[in-house]
Amino acid sequence: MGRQSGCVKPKLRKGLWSPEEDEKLFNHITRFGIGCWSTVPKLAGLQRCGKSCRLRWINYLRPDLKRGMFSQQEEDLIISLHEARGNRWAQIAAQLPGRTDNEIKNFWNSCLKKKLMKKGIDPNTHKPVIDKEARERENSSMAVAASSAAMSSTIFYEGGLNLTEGSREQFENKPVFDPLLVYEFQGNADPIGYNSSFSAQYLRPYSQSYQEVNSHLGFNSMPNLTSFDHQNVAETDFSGNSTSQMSSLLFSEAKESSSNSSIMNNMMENAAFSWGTDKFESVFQCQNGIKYEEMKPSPWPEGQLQNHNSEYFSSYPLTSLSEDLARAPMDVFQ
DNA sequence: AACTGCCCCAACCGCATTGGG
DNA sequence: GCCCAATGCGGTTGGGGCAGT
Repeated sequence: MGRQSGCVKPKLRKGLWSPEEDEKLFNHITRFGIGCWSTVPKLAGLQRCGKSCRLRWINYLRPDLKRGMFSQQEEDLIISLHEARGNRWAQIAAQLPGRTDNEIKNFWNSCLKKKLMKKGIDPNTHKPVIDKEARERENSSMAVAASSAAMSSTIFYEGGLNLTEGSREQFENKPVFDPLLVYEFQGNADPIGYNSSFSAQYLRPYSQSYQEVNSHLGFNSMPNLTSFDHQNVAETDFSGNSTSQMSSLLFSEAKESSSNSSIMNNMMENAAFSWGTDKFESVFQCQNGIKYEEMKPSPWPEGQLQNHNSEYFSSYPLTSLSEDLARAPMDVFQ
């Protein structure tokens, strides 16, 4: 077997995270930023492994996460990206701001696969199932032919005779079914036709994000993961910037900011989080009380993207690879 | 009400990759 | 080049919720 998981040490907690643990982790990250995950549990006073902390932050605590159901546009984008890239969930997630690879993976496995199958599309090949069935029919008829030919040959050989020309041809010339060859990887530069997928509005505005986090991470009870802003997402205007432009802009700025962790540190300085509705805002403020987005000119048209917090959180060195991949043209993956 | 089966999804596990010494 | 720890990623699991009986 491979290397032991980072979570095998005795006395480490596993399973669902308690509100107290979330609070500790969130406080720690907002105060000190993301450094070495392996040291986070100790410094934050958690009985968890660093790996578990990292996952919790990425998949749940990050303030830039977009919760709630997937919009139709997101669905379509996921399907198209999956067709082009397969189960590269991290790469797919890089094209969907605010969504995690885990979330997309779960959504794919629980919903999209079934939807595609209902439509008669093979979720693995993204081709109509009818083709597959036809191939299977052909394959089975080939198998019958092959076995009958084999039987014939046995009989012939037992009788000391050669195969007849016809039966030999049938036996030898039938294509051998190879599922690996049947699978055709169907990428192209813009396989989706989604070059007009996202607008900057796709990201939640600051105020909404703030309210949601406040109301859902109050930690009197565990946060509600399913009742976030589906409506907002569904009503999003997708007619704006192209996906690639959007991603490029987002992630180039992300990289900029991630290369300068002092930005995050500034933002987070003195931002201890009490999990009360009145204190959470401190996370998004500098020590002088000015919201971060007020300090940095926005590259976006006014009102389109107010939530710099999200960007800076997401830019926070989480997945540099994803960032690079997000900037790369689609055909890199083919 | 109690039981069962199914579905969803948060979290874990194992492996690959990366980077520092 | 090798070793090892940290990190990232994709597959899998298991528990909670819910519908059906």
